Amino acid sequence: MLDMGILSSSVEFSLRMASVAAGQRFYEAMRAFRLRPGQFATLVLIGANPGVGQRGISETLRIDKANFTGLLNTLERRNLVERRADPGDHRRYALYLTREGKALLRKASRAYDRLEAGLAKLLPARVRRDFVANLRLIAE
Amino acid sequence: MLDMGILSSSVEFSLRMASVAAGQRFYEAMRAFRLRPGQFATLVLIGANPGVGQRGISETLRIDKANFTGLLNTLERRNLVERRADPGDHRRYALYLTREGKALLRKASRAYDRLEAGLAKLLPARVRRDFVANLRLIAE
DNA sequence: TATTGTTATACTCTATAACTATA
DNA sequence: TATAGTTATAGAGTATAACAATA
Repeated sequence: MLDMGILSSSVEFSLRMASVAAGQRFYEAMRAFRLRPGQFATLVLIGANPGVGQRGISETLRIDKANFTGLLNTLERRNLVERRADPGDHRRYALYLTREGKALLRKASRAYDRLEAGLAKLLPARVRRDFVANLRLIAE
Repeated sequence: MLDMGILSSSVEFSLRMASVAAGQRFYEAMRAFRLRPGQFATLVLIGANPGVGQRGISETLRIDKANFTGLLNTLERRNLVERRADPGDHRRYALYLTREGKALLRKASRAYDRLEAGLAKLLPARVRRDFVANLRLIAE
């Protein structure tokens, strides 16, 4: 094993490594649904906020709006998401899950819950709740 | 604010968002040194383990060895790192920091310490130590 | 003027396979 | 046969700027 030097007690480095490890678990859990992290999060947010605009989601997920266009195109081509013209503001699209989108989200969410359970098992029981709260403090 | 649904209590999602936020702080702190996360971590590891091989570092950082070649080339072109032929094993390079590499690492490490202090300030004092330990449990 | 969303582009990161040379 | 490192390539993520349409 190498001497990790300054990295061994680093929040920034440990966050990055933990995020990579969790990301690998994500890809395994979601491979069956062909959903990447940003795509899954988008489905969750549209499902919980029907009619939301692209800006609302892209800012929440910190995805640049220019890059979010392509992400949504992919989901729309798969008939998971629908852009509807917003009658009250013609610059805006109101986003909705299609029936297939809802069905896929239901199944993917169950897989996601199992993924989360697997991650939680790595942590001492007494810190599980606070751990997420602390992560959110860093995420602003 | 949007309803985050299942994501609001998710370890995987919160890790990713926190890692993105910490990464942005990293880029600000390290812009002056033109070091990206993998490059800085590589300098730290070579500095703490002179003579280490590429495999040792790339596995520790979970960077594919194929991608690590280019990362090292960049550091070598900047005269920060030196590949020396290993007399005991001719397949292998032994890696060392150059004098410039050591000097840059010293300065960058101070900036990194400030970055870490800024992140630590976001966390309640009583959890700071355990927080990194918990991250390391997830990183395997 | 400001906002929503699109297009284009470039750069980085990651994943994979095939390769050389040495052990 | 296995290991250390290289080359080539493609996919995905991210950052920036310019743009059209609408408010």
